[in-house]
Formats: sequence, structure tokens, C-alpha cells
Amino acid sequence: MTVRTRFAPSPTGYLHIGGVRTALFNWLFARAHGGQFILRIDDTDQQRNVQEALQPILDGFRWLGLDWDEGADVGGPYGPYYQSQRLDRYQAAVQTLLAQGCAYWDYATAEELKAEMEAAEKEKRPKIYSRRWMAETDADRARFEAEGRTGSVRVKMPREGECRIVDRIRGEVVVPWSGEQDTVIQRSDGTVTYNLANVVDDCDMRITHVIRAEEHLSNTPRQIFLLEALGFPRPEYAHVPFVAEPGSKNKLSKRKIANYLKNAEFKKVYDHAHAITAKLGLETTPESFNPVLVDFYKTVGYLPDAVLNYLVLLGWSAGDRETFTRQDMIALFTLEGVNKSPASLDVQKLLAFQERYFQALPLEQKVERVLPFLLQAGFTVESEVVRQIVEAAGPRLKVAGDILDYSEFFLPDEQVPYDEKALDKHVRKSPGADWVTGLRSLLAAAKPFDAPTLQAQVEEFIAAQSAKPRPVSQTLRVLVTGKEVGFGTYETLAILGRERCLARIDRAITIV
RNA sequence: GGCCCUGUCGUCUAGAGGCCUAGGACACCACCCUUUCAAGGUGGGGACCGGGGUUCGAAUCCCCGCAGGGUCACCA
Repeated sequence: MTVRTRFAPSPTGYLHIGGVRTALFNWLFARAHGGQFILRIDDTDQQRNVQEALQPILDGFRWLGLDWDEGADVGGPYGPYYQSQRLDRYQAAVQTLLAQGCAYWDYATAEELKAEMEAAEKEKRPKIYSRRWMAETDADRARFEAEGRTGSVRVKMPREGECRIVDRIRGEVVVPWSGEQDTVIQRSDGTVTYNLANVVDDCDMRITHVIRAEEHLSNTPRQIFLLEALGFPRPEYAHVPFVAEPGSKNKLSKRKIANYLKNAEFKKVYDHAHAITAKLGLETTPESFNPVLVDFYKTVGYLPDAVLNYLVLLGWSAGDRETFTRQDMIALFTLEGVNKSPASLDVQKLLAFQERYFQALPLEQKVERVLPFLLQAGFTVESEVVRQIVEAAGPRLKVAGDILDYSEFFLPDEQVPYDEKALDKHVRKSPGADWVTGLRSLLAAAKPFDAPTLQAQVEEFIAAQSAKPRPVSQTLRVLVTGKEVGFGTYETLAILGRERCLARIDRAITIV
């Protein structure tokens, strides 16, 4: 039998990193077994702009390179893959369940139900519906409806015995049926709920392995009851731990971003990325631009492979090894290697992976990654120059967007901002001030105008002045870049070229 | 509260009774390198939730606690 796994996002407008991790495990398992990975859309809660809210999710998957064999956009033999288009299938299932006595029409009002649940809470009993407003016959239905009540359909769960789940990650889990609520499967407006739709879809789409987050473990007995009542085959289950908050065991939530930002390490990574969006002129709010969402990483120039590599290790491991290509992951992935306990999102470690991956990229590819950011920031650039700059920047570029830290190379000479403090320290005051003219003529005469020559000549200058190398180099740097940090001074000079260096020094002199 | 799940450095984890004086990675600290900033190199601190068993021997097996989490929706 071919392995078939699925991931079923709701069109919410964003791709949650925890969801991606679960999707990744599904994808890996399918790929590892030569099976199919299906992307189904859970849009029973019919919102208006499904397509619009879905797009960012599909884009995220494509960016990460998690391809799907069937589902949204691509179709397939077991469709439709949108729940909103499968209503008739669900209705049929509800009818079957009703006919078999595994479900019943219920006429309890919201208030009545609430009262029951509160009483149960008070008496410390399991919250189980009494079935007091259950309609067993058509006559009952008519009577309730005459009272002006509207009916919903509930599952009639067993009240005795137990449900045994064999979970590939957790082992055998035994749950007494008596604690399972008669959940609503069809709302009073006729639409169906998640548990029912899920079971029907998984069966129709021939899903063999249900790999999902552990918060669904408690839904599983209910789903098993439904699926057996419907005569469907039982898939294998694997409940993976959820992704937890930074430094806690609570489930990661997009909405708690303000809280996470209080964590210094988390904030550091957020600020780093935020600085890039600021330079791009992008409007962001913590709500939309958020390390909990995949788009965050895409926007500032992380590499999908780095994100994936970090993510796969969040709850899964293969010994001490940490670096995996996609092929490695596929070859090595097993459900048994998935951990049972929740893992917290550590964005700093994700950045560490990104740094490694980005550094390992050949120069040409770094340039390719960096170019869009320069263009987006409005610079007109020559790729040969960019190549030199990226090379000189070396490990200073952690994400592609970091190139914008070095905008002084791309700005016209007359627009380079000078950092006042740097100017004070290295150019206005002695000894820096005493060297400006000398350094200028040195640059005017140097031949050839390349890093080794410049270095040699400046060193001669340093010796002649009986100066220390450090301050001289800093004075030069500030003169041509306006900043006291950057990459090698001589490389910087060489990249800018004689003309631009001289123009900048002349301008610095007028500013001073 | 009922039911279920989980518990190794701050974080991700290795660990399937002796290879454990508990290993690796990120982070942190120190030093080295260095024209700034990065990067790099070397070193350091840092954990088996607790208590009982079983065993010659337990992080690993069993029991009892404790702690954390999930779930109990006409959300998915």
C-alpha cells in the first residue's frame, strides 16, 4: 500500500511555523516511503476570501520547497480538496450515522447545555451531555421543533468500555469511552464540524498515516468511533508534540508575540529582521511580521534550507548529527525518531543555522540572493560591484537582507551619511584631523589602486607619522564610509575606487 | 475538575541496564587572533523532577508522588 499523508491548513492568511513543522514531518514521511503528500484545505468555516487567505500559505510551502502531489491548485484523483466543496459527502455521512443510530438529533439550547456543563464542573464530574433533549423518534423531533427549537446532530458515543489507539510516536494510548462527549457533527445551520469532515476526507483521500500535532490526540477516540461507524479503515496515527513558546512549554501562538518580545534573545532576532524591513521601507506590525510566521524569514532573506534544517530538528533527531540536506532528511526520517515532549522555538538557533547555510553558499549564489534586496531598497547596482562587496562582507552577511547594512557602497557620494560621533572621534580631533590631507594625497597617488598596494602605502604613512595603525585605519574608514564599523579598510577603499574615495574625503572635509 | 500526554544543561537534544566522571549543538563567559565590526581558534561554567523499589550495577525497568502541558466548542 502506498503511503499517503496530508496537511490540512485553514486559510487564515498566514503560515504558522508550528504548522510547517508538522507539515514537514508529513512530507518527509511520504517522501521517505515513495508515497504522496496531500494539501487539503480546511475551509468549512466558509470565509469570504478563501483564495486570498490561502495564497500566503501556498507561497510559504513553495518557498520552503515542500511540494504536494494532490490538493490545492494541483487537484488530483480524490478531490475536491477544499472542504467547502465536499458538503454533500459530509451530509451523506451524517445520514448514515443517523440511520445506524450512531448519531442523534439534539435540541438542547446553548443555555441548557451551558447549565449542564457548569453543573458537571461544580460536581467535579466529566462534562458529558445528559442527552436530555435527544430526539429518538420523528415524533420527538416534531415535538421539539414545535417548541421552536432547532436541531443539531450529535454523535452517540459509547458510555462503556475503552478506546485503544496505537500511536507510532506515543505507543498505545487507552481512553475510557465514558469520558467522551457527544460532540456536534452537524450544526443547526446544516454545516458540519471538523471531526466529521476530517474523518470523511481522510477516508475519501485514502490517507494511510495521520501525522498531526498532539493537541489532536484527545480528538482521536471520537474520530475513531466515527470512522468505524462509517465502516472506514483506520489509518495509522502519529501525534507529534506541538511547538512550544520560547522558554516555556505552552503551545506557541501567533497572538502572544508581545510576550515573546520580552525575551531578550527572541527580541534580538526580531530586531535584526525588523531593521531590514525598515530599510526596505516595509510597513510591519508585530502581528503581521512575526517570527512565529514563515513569511518573516522569507521577507528578510533567510534560506529555506536553513529554516527546514532547523525545523526538522525541532522534535526529531538522528543521533548527534545536525546538518541535513533535504535528501538526508528524507533518507533518515522515521516516526520513531520523533520525540514525545514539546520543543520550544529558539529563533537564535534558527539564525545560527541560517548563518552556516549562508556562509556555505558559493559567492555567485550569495550575490543572487542579495540583489533583490538592493533593488527593492531602490538602489541601482552593477552585479560585478555587488560581487566584490558581498565577497568583502564575508560572514558579516547572515541573511540576504543584511546587505542593506552596507548601503554606503550603493549611495551616491554626496548622499553618504556621516556618523557624527565617528566624525568627532576620528576626523575632527587630533590626531585623525592631522592625517586627512596626507591620506588624501596618498590615495590620489596610489598605483595600482588595490587593497595590497593601499595597505602597504598606508603602512608606510603610519611609520612616517610614528602613528599607531588602528587610529589611521579608522580615520580612513570614517572618511570614506561615514561609519566606524565595516569590513576591511583597504578592501573598502579598493571597492570604492580612487575617484569616489577622493570625492568622499573632499565632502567630509567640508562637513567637518 | 475529568480524561490524556510529557518530564536529561537556559534552549534543541544524544542516551534502549554497565561504553556516563552523562556526549553534541545554540546561547553564555574567558582568553587568543585582529585596522573597526563580524567571523575564526582554544578553554570554561551548566542537566538526568523527587522518593521508594528491582538489580552486582539505573538517566535508562517498576511503583508512588510532584511539576508542566493538552483537551473537554454548533473553532479547526
